[in-house]
Amino acid sequence: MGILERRQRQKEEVKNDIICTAWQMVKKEGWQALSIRKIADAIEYSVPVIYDHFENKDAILLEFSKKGFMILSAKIIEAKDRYKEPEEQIKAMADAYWNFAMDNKEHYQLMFGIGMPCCEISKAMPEQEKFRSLVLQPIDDVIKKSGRTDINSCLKYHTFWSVMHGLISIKIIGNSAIDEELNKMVLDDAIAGFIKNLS
Amino acid sequence: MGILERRQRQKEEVKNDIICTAWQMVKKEGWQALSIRKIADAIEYSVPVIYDHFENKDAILLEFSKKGFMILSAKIIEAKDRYKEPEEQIKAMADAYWNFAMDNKEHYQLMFGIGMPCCEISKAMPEQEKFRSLVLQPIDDVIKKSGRTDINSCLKYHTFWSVMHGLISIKIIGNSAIDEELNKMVLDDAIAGFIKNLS
DNA sequence: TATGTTTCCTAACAGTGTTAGCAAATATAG
DNA sequence: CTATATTTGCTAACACTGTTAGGAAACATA
Repeated sequence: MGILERRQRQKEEVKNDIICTAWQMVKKEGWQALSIRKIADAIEYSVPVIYDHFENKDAILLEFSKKGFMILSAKIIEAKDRYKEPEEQIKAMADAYWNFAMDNKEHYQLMFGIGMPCCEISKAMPEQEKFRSLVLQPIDDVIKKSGRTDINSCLKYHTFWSVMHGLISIKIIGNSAIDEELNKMVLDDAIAGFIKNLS
Repeated sequence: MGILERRQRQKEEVKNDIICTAWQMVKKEGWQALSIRKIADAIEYSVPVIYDHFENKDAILLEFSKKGFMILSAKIIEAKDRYKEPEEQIKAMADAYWNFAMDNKEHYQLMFGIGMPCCEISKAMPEQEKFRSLVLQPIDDVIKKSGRTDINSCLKYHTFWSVMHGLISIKIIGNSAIDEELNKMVLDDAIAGFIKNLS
């Protein structure tokens, strides 16, 4: 008798409804605006029904995080398969990663836990120009020293910052999922490579 | 008459008390656990008093964010001033940045809006090994191709990811404080440099 | 001593995640 | 077809959250 199966189907329909509604909210107002009650209102069920499908609110957000990684994986595979030479593959994968992040900002934020209510970086960073020039100057020096004119120091400043921030935030988020020692080695390697590429 | 000045002093003492208490909470339980009521309880004042000193909760967190940037600036200047050669300066600045982040995780999280309740990256990333090997393989290929044996592909995998994530998250957080075009150029530059350093 | 200010609290508003307990609808067994 | 058991989905509450209106008490000034 297919009664149980129909019930199962209906139940999953509700779950799907929850996910869709929640996703619309996240897309429209950001992950901070997601609320169980608002979801319940939208799907026209009472609040506790949500908890029949998800253990808690975080579980819903985790769902999106997971989906994000799946989409990203797919995009990267797709990009890689378009090329044969590994150099091209790396470049294509990087582009795919970038495009994924730009096209799926909400996913990306959930995946990597980015974006607090308070902090727009520009508001928090005092004397932005001073900070910038501080880091920029030695970069500029190395470039000048090498006599090269095709290297943009402004570009390199951002590269520097990105490498630093990327490694650190992945370490902080990942909560030592990755070897402690390795992280410092990655930094040293990245900075060494960075300096090398300046001349 | 120093009455007004004493009052001013006392008022700033309370403000200082708020900051100190709030900071202890952030350090002990993370920025998500900070609550106006808990601060009020701790400083033995009623809730609205907090709002005589800060416009809202975010303003308190912003305070820490700002302080974080000040500490970071100081550390970077200090590191830079220890060396004369720009290459050494860059290396020292990178180390200082890294150490700052490790020693001040709470500050760093506030500064760059990292760390949501839900997402520990390891829980969200499905089939971690598959994802890893996907990116690792072309990196390995380039290294093999070059015939070099002194390059650790595992290291390079993390470097790749860091560069990607760093650039993207700064762009997302910074909310286009930085030129739109520039970001893609930085990525291209960083990836080109990355590939170059593999052989 | 009376007036005006500042300080500070109570209490509320409007929301949040989460759960206990109960009523109604449904499916199964006699 | 009725009686029992199960699932389903609700109301209402608990314990929080940020934020603010309004009033009472403490204070300094005239």
